[in-house]
Formats: sequence, C-alpha cells, structure tokens
Amino acid sequence: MTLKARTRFAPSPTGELHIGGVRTAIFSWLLAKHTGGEFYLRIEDTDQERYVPGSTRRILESFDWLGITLDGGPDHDELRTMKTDEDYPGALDDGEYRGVPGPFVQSHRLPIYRQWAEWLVAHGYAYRATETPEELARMRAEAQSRKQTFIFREEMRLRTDVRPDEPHVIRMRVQPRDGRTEFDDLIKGHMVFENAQIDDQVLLKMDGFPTYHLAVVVDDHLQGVTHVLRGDDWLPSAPKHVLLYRYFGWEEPKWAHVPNVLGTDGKKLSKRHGAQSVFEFRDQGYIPEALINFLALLGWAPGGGDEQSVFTREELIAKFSMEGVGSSPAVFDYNKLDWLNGVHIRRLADADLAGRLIPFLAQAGIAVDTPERRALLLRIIPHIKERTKKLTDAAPLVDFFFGDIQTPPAEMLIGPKMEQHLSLYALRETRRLVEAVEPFEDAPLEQAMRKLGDDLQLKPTQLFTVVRNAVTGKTVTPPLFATMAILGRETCLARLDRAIARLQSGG
RNA sequence: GCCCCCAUCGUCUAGCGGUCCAGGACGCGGCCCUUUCAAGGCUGAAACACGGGUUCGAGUCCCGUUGGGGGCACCA
Repeated sequence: MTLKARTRFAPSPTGELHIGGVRTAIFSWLLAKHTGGEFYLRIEDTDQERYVPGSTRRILESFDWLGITLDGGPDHDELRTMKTDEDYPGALDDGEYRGVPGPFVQSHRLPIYRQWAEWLVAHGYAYRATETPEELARMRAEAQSRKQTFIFREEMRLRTDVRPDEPHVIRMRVQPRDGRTEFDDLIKGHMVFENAQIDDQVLLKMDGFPTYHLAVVVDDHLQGVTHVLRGDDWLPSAPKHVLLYRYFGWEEPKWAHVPNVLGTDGKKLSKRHGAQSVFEFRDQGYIPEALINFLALLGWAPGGGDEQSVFTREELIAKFSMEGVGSSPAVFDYNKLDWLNGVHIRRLADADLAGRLIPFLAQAGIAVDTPERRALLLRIIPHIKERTKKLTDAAPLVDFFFGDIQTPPAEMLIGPKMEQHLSLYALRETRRLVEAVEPFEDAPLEQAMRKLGDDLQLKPTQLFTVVRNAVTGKTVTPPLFATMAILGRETCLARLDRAIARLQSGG
C-alpha cells in the first residue's frame, strides 16, 4: 500500500480557473484520492497587483462543477475576510478539514512568512537588501550590455548596512556558491542545477508579502504536502525551493513537474492561445465527466498494456499513478473531447441528462418549466441521447416537440425522386393512416407506414422523408415513428393538414 | 545571451534491449447496418526527427545535431 498523499492546488486569484491548471489539479486530486489521502485548495494571493476580485469564488465554483471535492480550503469566514468578499455557498464552515491546517489564503498567513524569513536571516541563509526594482532593472540592463547574465548576489548590494527597522527585502543566500543543487523529480528524473545559476531570490517583499518561493515552501511544509505537482514551467526555480527545504531542515516533498498543455498552435496554453476557463467548457455543453476523463488522458495513460480510454471518476482514481504521467507536453484536441463528451452523455441516466439539458434548452428559448414538459422531455431523451455530443446539440433536435413549427415550404414536402402530386397523395394517405392507427405508438405506426410505402410503391426513404419534413419541419430529427408517437395524433394530423394545404396551393 | 525541459501515426498515447515489418483511441477514407441524423460493427491509410556510438541485437541506453517548448521579477 502506498503512503497517503496530500496534495494541493494553489492558484493565484487572478482570473478564471484555466484548463491547463485544472489538469494539474486533476492529477493532484487523482494522486491524493488514489492513495486515500487529501487534496486541498490554497489561494496564493501574495501579489496585490494582480489580484482579481471574485476569482476565488469562481475557482471554488469550478471545482464544484467538476465534482472535485476539496479536503481543505478557505472556509466561509476566511473567504469573507479576503481583500474582497469571496464567500461561496459551496464552501464549508469548518476551520480545518481533515486535518489540513489553515489558513488557506496566503494573505492571512503573513506573520508566518515573516517569522520564517527572519529565521533564515538569523541562521545565515538569507540577508536584507534595499535595492529598488528600478535599481535592479538598471543593474540588469548593465549586465546585459556587457553580455553577462544577471544573477543577484549580496556583494552587489548598493548598501550593506541595512537595518531591520528600515524598509527592505529579504533575499535567500544561495550557498554553497560553487556547488550544485540536485533533486529527483517523479516525472523529469534526476535534476542537477549549478548554484552559480541560481540567484539570491527575494523571499520577503518590501510590502511584507512573501514571494511565491518562500510562501510555497513554508505552506507546503506546514500543511503537510507530500507531493508537489505543478507545471514544468516551475522547474527552473525548483532548486531554490529545494535549497530552502534544506536550509530549514525540513523533509522535502516529492517533486513532480507536469508538462504543459499546448494549444493547437504548439504554444503553451494561455489566454491568448485559445485556452479556456472551465466555465467556457461548461457553457459550450461539455459535461464534467468528459472533461475530467479527457484532461486526465492528456499526459497520463494507464500503461501496462491497458488500452482503456473511457473512464469514470472512480476508474481514474483506481488506476491513476504518477508512473503513468508522461514527460512530454500534450496538445489539446477538441475532436477527442467532443467524442468523449458524447460517450459520457450516452452513459448518463435519462433523468440526469434531462436535468442537465434544461438550462441549455432554456437558453435556446425552449422552456421546460412544467411537470408536463419535463415528462415530455424525458420521453424524448432516449431518442436524442446518442445524437447529442454536446448539451448544446439538443435544442434543434427537440424544439418542434415543444412549440409549433413553420409549415415547411412546398419544395421541402416533395420527397426524393418524387413528383408533387405523388408527395401530396402520400401525405393524404398518411393522414388517413395517422387518424386510424391504434394504438398511436411507435411500432404500430411503423408497421402501417411501411405497408403504406409498399402500397404506394415508394421506398421507405421517400415516404418517410416527406412525412418527417411535414411533421417536424426538419430534415434531421430523432427516429420518425417515435417522434410521431411522442408528438401525438392530434399534432401530427394538424401538421399534416397544413403540409397538405401548402403543397396544394404551392403547386 | 544564459539555464532548463521535450521529441513514436495529424492529435492523445502503449512500448520500460530481442515477443514491434510498432499496439490502442480520436480524427480521416471505405464497407455494413439504416427512414434522416447519429450510434454501432468491420476495414484502410497514417509514426519511431536526424547522425553517431554502446550491444550479438535499439523505438527502447549514451552523446551530438536539428526542431519545439519553458524559465531567467520585490508575478505566480
């Protein structure tokens, strides 16, 4: 039995939850759940400038929609006391869940970072500096003009007599200076970095906030994180974190730098490259089951000869392992997502699908707002399920059930390779049949219609096309006889009458 | 400029030295089923970036080249 993993997802509240980030979150969550451990959320709001009000709430809502439950994260109280009120109904009231200690919002942990930064100074692992961003930019530019890489070291300080009570930053002291820092990454393998390449990173900013580098290390340690999963764009700064763990004398977590998700253009997924928030996927009619399945497969495969590609959440949790995570970046493929979405839609129970469809139908102007209409939708579901790839596909398939139709133009009422009078005759005969069929159900209708087709010496396609178009006003519909049965005798008769009238006059 | 990562069909991938003239899935073509559209079944085309090694033997190990990506902030 593997040890229980505790993982976290630690976004900064700077906007919507992005699918690239979601995938990392999914891997983290799967790893935690696979081992029976915990997965929690931490909000990294240490950059006051980039803070976007409402994004924490949106992040919470995203996980809610995805069905990824958190074992820890900001509670109502904490959310309310953020820079802006970020309270979310789905958040829990407990101050601590499953033993993961909070607070979970970094701006609520400031004294902790200060304390550990001072600890580093006191123990010789960090020092105070006063260079302003402007001065640093100048130094950087100068180094560049001499074609040198700018790596900040304490002897470059403009002033060395920094007193603790004046404004300053705390920088880590990278040492040994000529050594190298090595660590093992679950995905990338053994990593070696020259310390000479690592700069004396600012750990505590002038405004009293920590930088990511300090905060992530302190929090991950204090909150018992066992596996650090994050995008591999963090790889170059990982040695700084490794060094900090060693300075503090803390046990290192397992590192896992997950390859990025690329856009179709081969570039890192970002706002400008077609990357989308989970809400956009939700609004486009994708269901969370499919999105999770798809994202999990982007970079992970069961391996060992297992060629399964459709997974439920539970199956993913059961089969996920870090060994299955690949080391190369993956391109987001909408074709496959669409297919998977269809697969998972087909797996939904009718009532479940109906419930998910209702908001999309409403969006399209189809109100399913009464028990009768709901029952109607439920009757239709079995016939549209396998025709629905995205929830947005349903509306055009069902609208003629819920409202009246435009009487189709005459040319639409003439069947393939048929004359007008023949089509008209077929329609009239169908009308008589519809009036008479008993019971007015799928099978009897089919039987009668097929016989009619034979009698008229029409191919099924010919007769059925004419009738379909007349009764639905569409050329693409669910299967005809079920459609007619659900529409009901009266509606079918009325529409046939109108079609007959149209064809009579339209000729 | 410096540092780092990556490299099997168009895409996601299996492959952890021989069982691979490279398997699966999406997509694409064809056929079947068929009242439209789907769904489903069968089937076809489609890949080990290149060059050196190591080895009896390399898609699999090593080095280099090329190509892609990422990082070099008091942003995460």
